[in-house]
Amino acid sequence: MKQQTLHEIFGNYIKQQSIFKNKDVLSHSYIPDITLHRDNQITQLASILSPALKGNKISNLFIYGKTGSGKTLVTKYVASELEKQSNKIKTFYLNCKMKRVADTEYRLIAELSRMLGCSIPPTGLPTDEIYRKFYEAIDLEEKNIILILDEIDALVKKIGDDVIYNLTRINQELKKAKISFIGISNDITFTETLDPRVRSSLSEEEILFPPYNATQLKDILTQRTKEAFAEGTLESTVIPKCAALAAQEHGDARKALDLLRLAAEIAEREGSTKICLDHVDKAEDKLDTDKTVELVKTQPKQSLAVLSATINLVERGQQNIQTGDIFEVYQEICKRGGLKILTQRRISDLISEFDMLGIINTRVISKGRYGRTREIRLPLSKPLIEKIKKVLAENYIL
DNA sequence: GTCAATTCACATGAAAGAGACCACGGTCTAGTG
DNA sequence: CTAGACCGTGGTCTCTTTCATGTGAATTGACGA
Repeated sequence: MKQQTLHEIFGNYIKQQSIFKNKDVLSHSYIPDITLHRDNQITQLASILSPALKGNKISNLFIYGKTGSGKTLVTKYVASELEKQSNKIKTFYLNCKMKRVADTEYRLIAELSRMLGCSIPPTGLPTDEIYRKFYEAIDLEEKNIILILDEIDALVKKIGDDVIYNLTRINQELKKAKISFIGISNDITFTETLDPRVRSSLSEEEILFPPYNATQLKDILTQRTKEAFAEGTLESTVIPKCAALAAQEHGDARKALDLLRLAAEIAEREGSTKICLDHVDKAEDKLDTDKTVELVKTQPKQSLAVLSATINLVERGQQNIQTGDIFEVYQEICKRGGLKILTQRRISDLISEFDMLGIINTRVISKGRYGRTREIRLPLSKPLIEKIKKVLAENYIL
């Protein structure tokens, strides 16, 4: 019986004509031939990088703009075109936000060295040894190396700006090669937090990527849908809707593409041959939920206990939840679950981590005579909370 | 009524410890010719 | 003689604790009008 239905599902799937013509076009990593509405930035970037073609060192460059504004796309594109022009130019791209790649100074340098082709053990060597190997690897040939550090703000937040300072000074030690940096950040205020020395050497040039507006997003989506979908699968209102939703969120092209892809997937799963508004709504819902649930799943037990305490308090209907309240409930949860109880200091950090992840909202408030604390709110919808509770239950914390 | 001092309940920072992981070099051991 | 197992040393990484310092407005209490 069960096998019968499975058979049907697979059978139907094969029979069904796919909505997608080429799904990859909608993925983040896809680089289209023509990047729309970024001519200005491409020209700027190209003119800053072009001295490399004559073997000169280019200025270090700092690029900023919100997520999904095309920074990475444009930079990668221009870099690869540049590389094609001259074999003396090598560009490397590193996303600093990737876990286990740039968590520490050691790992960052080790990863960079690996890109340059030397093999570095994941741990066990002194850091200055790694630096030495890194220098050697760079200076092997007479090359102009351009290092693109994406999400550089995450890097600095984790390990401080010393590394950047060290990196920008490498050139003085190099005999043959030259190295330049392109830092990409979506935090516009980021450079202000840097050490002035680092700031001046890192951002000799700057390029700003403004967010896309709804019309521009529409163009981008239209461009991609031509390749991604078979003709006539889109209802005419779908693209404007996706564009509008993404434009609300600081013009995030990535989100627009995600929405469209997910809407199409949902439509396909429902057996529909057309993508309509309803699918977009569902996609938006799912996009938010999935992101949060996945995030929660990756959290360690202690953090889950803290989250559980928060949900517990919210469901009891308590107003103005404070760090102290959470700590009390958390202790109970630990006792029941046989978990080690961490100090309030640590819990305070865990709470602010959740805040950064956007799972909870916190605000530091001073209540005068009655102290200073964080006021914590849970901005999640009921169904989402239920899903999170399921995750907690799976981890035996509830 | 005004104004400075006090006070609370944490926030935030810095340093340091514990326990995990890993590389490396030296030593030991068993197997081979 | 040699390959592989094993061990000690020295390094990093992550999570955590401990200790110290900071913070901002409600409250308090002294003071003067």
